Formats: sequence, structure tokens, C-alpha cells
Amino acid sequence: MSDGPGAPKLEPNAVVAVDVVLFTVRAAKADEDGATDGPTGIEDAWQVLLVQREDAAFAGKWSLPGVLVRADETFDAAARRALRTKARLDATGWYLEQLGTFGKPERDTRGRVVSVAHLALERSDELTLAPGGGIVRASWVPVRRVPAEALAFDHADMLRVAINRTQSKLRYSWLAFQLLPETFTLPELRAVYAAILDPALLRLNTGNFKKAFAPLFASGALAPVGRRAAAGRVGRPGDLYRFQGPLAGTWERELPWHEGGPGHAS
Amino acid sequence: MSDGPGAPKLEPNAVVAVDVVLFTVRAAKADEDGATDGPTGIEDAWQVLLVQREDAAFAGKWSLPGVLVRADETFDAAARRALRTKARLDATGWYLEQLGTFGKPERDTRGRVVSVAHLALERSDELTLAPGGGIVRASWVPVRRVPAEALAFDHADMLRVAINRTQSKLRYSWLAFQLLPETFTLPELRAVYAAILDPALLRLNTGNFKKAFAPLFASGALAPVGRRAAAGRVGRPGDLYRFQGPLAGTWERELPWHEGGPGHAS
DNA sequence: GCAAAAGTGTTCATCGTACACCCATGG
DNA sequence: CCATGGGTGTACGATGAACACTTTTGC
Repeated sequence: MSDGPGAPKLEPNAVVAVDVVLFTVRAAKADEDGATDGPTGIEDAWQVLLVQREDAAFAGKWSLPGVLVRADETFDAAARRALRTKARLDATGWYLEQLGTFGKPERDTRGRVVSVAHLALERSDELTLAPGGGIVRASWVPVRRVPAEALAFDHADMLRVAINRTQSKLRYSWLAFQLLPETFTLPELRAVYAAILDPALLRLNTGNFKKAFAPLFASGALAPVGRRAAAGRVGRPGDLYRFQGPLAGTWERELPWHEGGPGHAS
Repeated sequence: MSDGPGAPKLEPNAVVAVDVVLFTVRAAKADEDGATDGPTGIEDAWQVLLVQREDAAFAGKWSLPGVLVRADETFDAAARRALRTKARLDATGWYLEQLGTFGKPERDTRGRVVSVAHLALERSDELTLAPGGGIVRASWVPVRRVPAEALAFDHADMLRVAINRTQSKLRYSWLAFQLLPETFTLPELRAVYAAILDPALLRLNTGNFKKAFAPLFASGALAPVGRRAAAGRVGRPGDLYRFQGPLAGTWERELPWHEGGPGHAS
């Protein structure tokens, strides 16, 4: 609802906040925990930013970075401010979209708090996290290892919605390129899809993977640069590519590999 | 954001409301305007509920039904209440989902009004509209004939989002059945898709249309009843079917007919 | 019986998957 | 020079679109 202009001011009836689910894809850290990995751990490369607040009342609880929305502030601005003040991240220009609004009457004990959840995506190679005001810790946590119980409020619900949205959107949009550097190799691109959608994609034939992007190559949205990718440990380094298409665009058709990974025929 | 429990009450900083975009598919009315139709007019069958408020300040403006959210009310409940109090519709059990939240600081002159837009779908054969409190008119308006300028506030934005969401969701979910009676014919089902997605679907071969629902027939979610459909003007009446699957489910694959209608080959 | 509309089955082209082969780098 | 991994091209099978044919109604 929204009422007539010139009418008397309305009485505020709720507290409006924003929370941000910031995803990234980064090498699954083997530090800190030492060597606990069995397989490659590509599925742990998909990570989310979580913060831990000072309040003793929240001992041990993680939460998504969030702030109250200011009087003259858009949701978008508030979401970026949340990243700045809670994790010292400059989110200017980052991909950011609204996820949905969570407003169950009992979700916060301090009154009717309505939170507009947002989804943000950014590559994190060059980012450094630092706890902001009222925060003791800010960390990247593998999405699939987030313990739902350890999240404050209904942040587990928000995360679940963010996961679903990201996975679906990866299928019919060019979201993946937002998680890669300016230039990247096809194997790196494949890693993003594998981390978020299905690890089995890593075992998919390289040729078939490239063919899925044929329309992008045709339209020039995805263009090769110059060979070398600073050779890795072994094997031929991948060719470098650059993405220069509209991020918001959608595919004409869905991506070929549906859930369950490759190997459907025969 | 959301802060610690046991903390002092937070000061409300905004007015939270809900608005509802209620869609239906009904025979494009030829009344009122007399005979203005050239072609079939199937695209006018997709209609949205709009109301006109008493306030002189809004002379001539249409808006989506909406209400302020009460202290202990969920968004869902508020949205259904909006339909009840503005158009005398009992929306119990209707399909209802959250669309997104609109909160630009300047969208309402009476303060910071944040509106959670909702999408509702229901068949309207047995519905009767009646203006509710503060409303002078409640009408079904063909979606493609809604003049953006005639809508109050940012309701045109909400409608646009609702249109896109409905069209996409029609492709990978069973939303269409929500707009049909208990039993219906395949031609009626096709009419829903044609009205919302593409009129060209009406010229699509009946066999191919049915084949698109093969997985539904196989799973038993879509089952035949008994032949007769009370013969129409001419031609053989369609077989009657009943849908009894989960509404929220999604397809394994996308629907075959992509935008642009049939006739892609040769 | 003729036109119109619903429903059934078949054919053909397209596209996704699998597979075989070539190229480049590290040890 | 051999193992490993990236890149290219080809062949087969599944599926969607077009079409020919049957069934049922109104005039």
C-alpha cells in the first residue's frame, strides 16, 4: 500500500534493515584446519561472508552483515554500507540484487524488524577482510559447511534462499563472470560452475564445456586474449579470455548440463 | 541486520506496507467498450486487479490493492487482508508469493514507506469484485493495456516485475493450473499459456502442446477424467483433465516452446 | 456431408553427449 | 620423452517441431 500525497505523515510501524549474503569462489583454504581434506574440495570453494558480533548475548553465533536503513538511504546503498562497516569491504560496483524480505513478527525480540535480504557476488582474490564496528570476526565460510544452528535469527533462511537463487541464476545468466578476474581461463570458469552447481562438472569434457558458451563466443561477449596463463603445476596452461557482455542478460536456452552432472546418455 | 535479543526495543524507522498484484486469466471482456477488438484478443485475457481510491488527491489514478502491515501480522496475512478489504475478495488458499520490496526514499511523500509487493494468482470465473473501504472502483484490467502513467507511486514498477516473474515462472513451474478450474481441457490450458506468454501458441499444433506435458501425464499429476466438455460453438469438445500435483514443483526441463512462438525450423 | 476443432502417431532436423585426436607444459 | 592437462573435431542418440491422419461436433 501507499497513500495519497499531501496527506499527513504516517506513523512508522517497523524497523527496516538490510542483510547481505556475499558469495565468492576462492580456493578452499587448507590452512587453519590443517589437512582435513579428502577429495579435491571444489565444493568448499563456494564461500559466504559471515561476521561474529561483540554482543555477549550472541556468543558463538554467526550472522550476515547488516545495518538499519537510514531515513534517506536506498536499500542498495544500505547493503553496500553494511559490507563497508561490518567487514571493511568497499562494495562499490559489485553485483548486488535484492533477494527477498524477511519480516515474521517474532523474528527479532526488539520489535518488528523487517529485513530486506540482498545477494552480492564478488571475486575475493584481492580482498582483505577486517572486522568492522561491533564485529569481532569476519570470515569466509564454505557455503556447504555453514551450520544452520550457528546462525542468528532467520539468517539460515536467508542463506538458503541465496543459495537457491544463485544456483538457478547461474544457469540462465552470466552471473559466473562476476566471480572471475578480468581475464580468466576456461578451466577457471568451469571451477566456478563446479563449485556452485555440481563438482561433477570438473570431470566433464573440456570441449563440451566450451560448446555451452558457443553463443557467447559468437556474439563476441566472450573473447580470447593471448595464450599464456602462467603455467600451473603441470599440463598445458589454459587460454585466457575476457568477458565483455551485459551481466544482466539471459541465455536464449538453458545451460546444457542439468543437475546430476554429465553422463546422462547411454 | 537484526540485533541481539534482550536488547532494548528499537525505534521504528519506517512504515511497512504490502501491495498485491493479483493476476487472472478470463475471457477478454467485449462489454463496456463495445466492439473494439480486431483479432481474437487472447492477449487481453491476462488481467490484473486494480483499484481506484476515494482520495481526491488521486483523481484518476489506479493502484494495486495494499494495506499497512499490522504489528503482529505476517506479510502473507496482510496481503490477503488487502484483497479482502479493498476488493471484497476472500483470498484464503490462493496462490501468493512475495515479489520484492520497493523502498526508494522518495516513493511516498508521507514518510519512508516500504512496500513488500506480492504476486497472487487465481481463476476469476466465480469471483465478484466489489469496492472495499476507501475504494470507489475495483476492476480487472488487461495487463497489456495498463497505462503505466495511470498507476500511483511505483506501482508500475511492481506490475512490471510481476509480469516478468509470472512469465518466467510459467515456464518452469505448474503455475498455470492455478488459473484454471478443477477440471479443464487442454485447449483451455493452452489459452492460459497463450494469454501470458505468446498468442502464437494458439496456432501451435495440439499434439505438440500435449507432448510438452508428457512428464506430468507419466507421473499422474495430470490425469484425464471423462470426455465431454459441453461442446462449444463448433468442433469437437476437448477432453477434461484434472491436475493433482504439487503446485510448487518445477519441471525437470524447460518448456519446449521458447519465445518467438512456434515455427522455428525450416 | 462439410467445415472446424480436438486428439494420435510418425518423420525429420537439431543439439547435447561421448569419444578420439592434437597441442603444450613440467619433470 | 612421458605423464598430465587444455583444446579441437567428429559421431551417435535423444528430443522438439512439423505434418499427415483419425475422431467428434455444429450447421
